[in-house]
Amino acid sequence: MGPPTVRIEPNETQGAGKAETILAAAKRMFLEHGFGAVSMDAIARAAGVSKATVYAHFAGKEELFGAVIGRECERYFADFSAGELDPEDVGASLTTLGCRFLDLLLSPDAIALHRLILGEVGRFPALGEVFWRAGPERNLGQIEAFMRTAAAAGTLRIDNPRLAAEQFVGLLRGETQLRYLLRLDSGTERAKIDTLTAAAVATFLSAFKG
Amino acid sequence: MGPPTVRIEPNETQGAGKAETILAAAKRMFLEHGFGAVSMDAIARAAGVSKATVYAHFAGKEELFGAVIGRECERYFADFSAGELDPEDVGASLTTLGCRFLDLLLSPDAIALHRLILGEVGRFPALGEVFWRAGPERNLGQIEAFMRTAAAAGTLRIDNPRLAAEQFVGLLRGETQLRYLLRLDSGTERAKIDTLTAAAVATFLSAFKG
DNA sequence: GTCTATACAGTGATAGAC
DNA sequence: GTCTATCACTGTATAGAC
Repeated sequence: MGPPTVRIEPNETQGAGKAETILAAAKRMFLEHGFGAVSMDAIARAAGVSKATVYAHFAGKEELFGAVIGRECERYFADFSAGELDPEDVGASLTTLGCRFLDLLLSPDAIALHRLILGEVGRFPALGEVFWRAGPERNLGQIEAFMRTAAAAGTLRIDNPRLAAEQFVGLLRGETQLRYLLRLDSGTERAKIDTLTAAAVATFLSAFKG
Repeated sequence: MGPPTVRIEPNETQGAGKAETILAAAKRMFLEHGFGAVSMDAIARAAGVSKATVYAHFAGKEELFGAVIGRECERYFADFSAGELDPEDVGASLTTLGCRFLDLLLSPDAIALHRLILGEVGRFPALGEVFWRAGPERNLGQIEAFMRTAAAAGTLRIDNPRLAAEQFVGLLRGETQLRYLLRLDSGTERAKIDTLTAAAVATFLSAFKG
């Protein structure tokens, strides 16, 4: 009576549920303490399962780590939709893009993820490529696409849309992200994000307005 | 016959020499593999001394780590002298500042140091403050000072010198440093640095030229 | 698949001879 | 101060019962 090609596991709490629980616990631990400082024992305890169960689902600590990171990277820019941008109103569009970018970039999860990846990319070189493509590259592509349409519409004087996108991102970031990564600052209040974005947009428009 | 207040140790090869050797070995190991992945045993072996000797000079792994980082941070911007900048020729001055900044920022040592600090600042919060003051803050202050003099000379239209300095640094950095940190790019050839700097200077001047 | 119990390697740190 | 040898401890991984 069920669908012929797809089988629904009757007890998802026991099968995939455990793996899910382990992944969630591992994510929390890794993001909070880093790779080296977290033991498989601690992950098992945090997930409420035995150590042997963890090893039943993941071949080892490194594989578990990779699974967590890959997952987070995918989630990273999932909610970005470039629909509501207007090439005619570049100020509003850049402000929208900027606020969204900074809101994500400075979020506690993103900061923790950056710390984790940058700290471990020396030991796991593949991490860099995975993260770049899932996060920064995708974001840069969306901003570049807007630069291109604005240049075509004549509302911005841009020769190199890719470079312009990178410079806009640079203006937005400044040293702010570094201060967050170094734990010298925190918080994503709307007023702060708006101020940072406004300054970047003003300078960018002053340089590229047609 | 010697100076009355200062005593020179006769055998600096035995006393401070060993500590120096240990610090050098620890620096190399930490920068290459990170804090968690390096054991005191490995450091002792790399320095050519016994583990007990390491503990005779440094109370523990964390103290040794702190000593290495503090040392590198100090070395970081030691050679920066803001003497040869000319407020009348802002293009040349910004180019000089930009090249020097990128040359340091993208150097293998600086990249490795960034990875190390960002990866461990979660576990050693004091690291963030120490690094910020020794490196980025000092650099930012020098650039800000130039912005102020150029604004006073009327060669740049700048309201907020600090913000302008931070935006200039942001334009220089773009996503380049991130790609280096993620191991997607490397190398500090003069041509590359010059191109990156020229793009940043052009956009900055386009926005702030008086 | 899941658990308890355990083997094993490697870690940070120390004691005692020289 | 420096070394050799060793300590206690933790984390990885597996065996065997259920």
